[in-house]
Amino acid sequence: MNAKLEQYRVFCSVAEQGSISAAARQLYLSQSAVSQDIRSLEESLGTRLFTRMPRGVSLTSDGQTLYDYVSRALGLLEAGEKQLADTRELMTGEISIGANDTLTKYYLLPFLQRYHREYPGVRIRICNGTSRRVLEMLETGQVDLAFATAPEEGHNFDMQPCFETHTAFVAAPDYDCDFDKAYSLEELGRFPLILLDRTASSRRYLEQRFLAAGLTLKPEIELSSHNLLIAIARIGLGVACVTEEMALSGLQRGIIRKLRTAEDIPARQVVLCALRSASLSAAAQRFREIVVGAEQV
Amino acid sequence: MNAKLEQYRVFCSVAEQGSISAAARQLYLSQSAVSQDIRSLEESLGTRLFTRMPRGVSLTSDGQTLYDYVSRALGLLEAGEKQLADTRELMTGEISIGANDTLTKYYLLPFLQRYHREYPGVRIRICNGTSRRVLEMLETGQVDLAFATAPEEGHNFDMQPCFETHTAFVAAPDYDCDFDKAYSLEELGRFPLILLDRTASSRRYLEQRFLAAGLTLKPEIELSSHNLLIAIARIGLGVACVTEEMALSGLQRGIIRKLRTAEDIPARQVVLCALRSASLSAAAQRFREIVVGAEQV
DNA sequence: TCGTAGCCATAAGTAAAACTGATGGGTGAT
DNA sequence: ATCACCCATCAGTTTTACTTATGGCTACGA
Repeated sequence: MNAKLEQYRVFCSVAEQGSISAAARQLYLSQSAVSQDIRSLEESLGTRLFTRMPRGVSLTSDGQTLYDYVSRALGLLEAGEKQLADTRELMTGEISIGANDTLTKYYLLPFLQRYHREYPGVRIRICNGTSRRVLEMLETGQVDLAFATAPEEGHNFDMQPCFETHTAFVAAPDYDCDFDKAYSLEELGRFPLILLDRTASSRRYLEQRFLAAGLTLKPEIELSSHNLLIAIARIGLGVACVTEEMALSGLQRGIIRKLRTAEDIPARQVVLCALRSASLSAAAQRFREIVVGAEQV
Repeated sequence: MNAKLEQYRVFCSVAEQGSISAAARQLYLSQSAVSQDIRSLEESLGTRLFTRMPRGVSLTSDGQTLYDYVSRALGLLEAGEKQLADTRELMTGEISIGANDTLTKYYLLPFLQRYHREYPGVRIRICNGTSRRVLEMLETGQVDLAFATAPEEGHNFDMQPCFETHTAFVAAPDYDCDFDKAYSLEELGRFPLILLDRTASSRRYLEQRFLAAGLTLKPEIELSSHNLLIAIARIGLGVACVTEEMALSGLQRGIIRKLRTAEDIPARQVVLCALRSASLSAAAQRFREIVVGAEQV
């Protein structure tokens, strides 16, 4: 019982060829080796598997029984190996990416499109959530990659800078303010502010900046979507604090306008995080290459 | 690609144990060996199968994919080995026996009954046919064992003598003949003879005997079943040539009576034939043992 | 009829693994 | 901090798988 698995491969070949010599040629082994393998297999199974004929060998009924099992088993193993190969060559597989809605829409979309066009066999799963939530998902293995604004405390993530985001204050072009004046943070704080809610990392970042300047932040309106910030600012309800890169289209079309700021608000890094580069799936690795490659051009 | 099959067994154990050390203990190998096996497997498949954790290892998604295949494959192999073991222990399997109707009824039946009682898991197939036909079936592998009257030309069968059959001439007790007289073949030939048809080996044997004595055989009635020989003789239609052993019950009950013969008609051997003893299935071997053992007592 | 060519089995020697034992690094638990 | 447990690595040895060579056998063709 419990034969050497390696011998099953030989067994199958012999059964299919109907000849020990032929199997040996197919396996690039000596006839002797195959003969010994079969004998050893027969001994360990305690039964004759082939009847030796002058013109080759043929399966006994025990051999036939065994072959029915073994050929299926080897088929399964081959299929498994093939699937791994396909996965490695991105013919199949899956990649799950965590990012917040805004990043997905304004930054990730073209990459997703391009990736899908190049590797249509790979299923893409997007998990939306705040930066914090997305990093949690990365830690628990729910996503392969996560886009987030760089966390201060150096998590043991593998981080790859992608691009910078700039904080900007915008208002409707006819809003009652001086677009030529450089406002201080304190002055900005006096406007009716339209902000993202407290779960958003950009909101928390802003509060940090204000706190550092000895100010507190009292928003007029709190929203959960970056889209809405602009929509509300546009109809003149106040000054919205947005991520400039993601408001570009609104700014260019002139539906909102940027206020100048006296203090420089440092840019924030958006990074692509992985748990560990080494254990990334081929699909995830390739995705990261595409994103990073695009940034470095 | 095409990893060493042996390593799959190790892989499975590690996957199930979630630990290289634990797998090593289970497989009675050193931790080092298992570690190397896994590494080698990973290399030959070109992918990471486990993520190494401080408290053991866990499958990567590739590893999980592979495991799904491998565990099923190993299960199949195990099932195959188990079936062979069962067959060897006669828990399952099949045996096919060739014999003519008469032999089956008068000789084989008790063996079949006993065999089936001892090994109810083994299916028994009986193929009826003349001795000649049955030996053909043996040659082409349609039956494992065949009962036949010993063929003159030494086929390359493996033959085991079972018992002797004696040719006897019988008639109804009130038939118009002298039961005390020893008839010569020639005299017997003048009776209206009731014989089996020409395909039966006992008929051919009888013709040989007559031919050897320079006589020809002209049967009054030809039948295809030994049963009918007696039935017809019993109602006084003539003298039937039967196999004595198979007419015993009729003789003992006195419904037919045996004529004495002047010449001795040599007994004929019934033999149990196999293609080759070596390649007999366990089920067939056991059956032969039972039959031969019973004869030798 | 007799080689002859093909098949398989066996033996002995060699090349190639598989495996061990020791060692070191790393991470949680006590 | 120390210990206990895990995995990786290295070097050395045992084990095995494999090869070459040989012999027996059977069927086939000259």
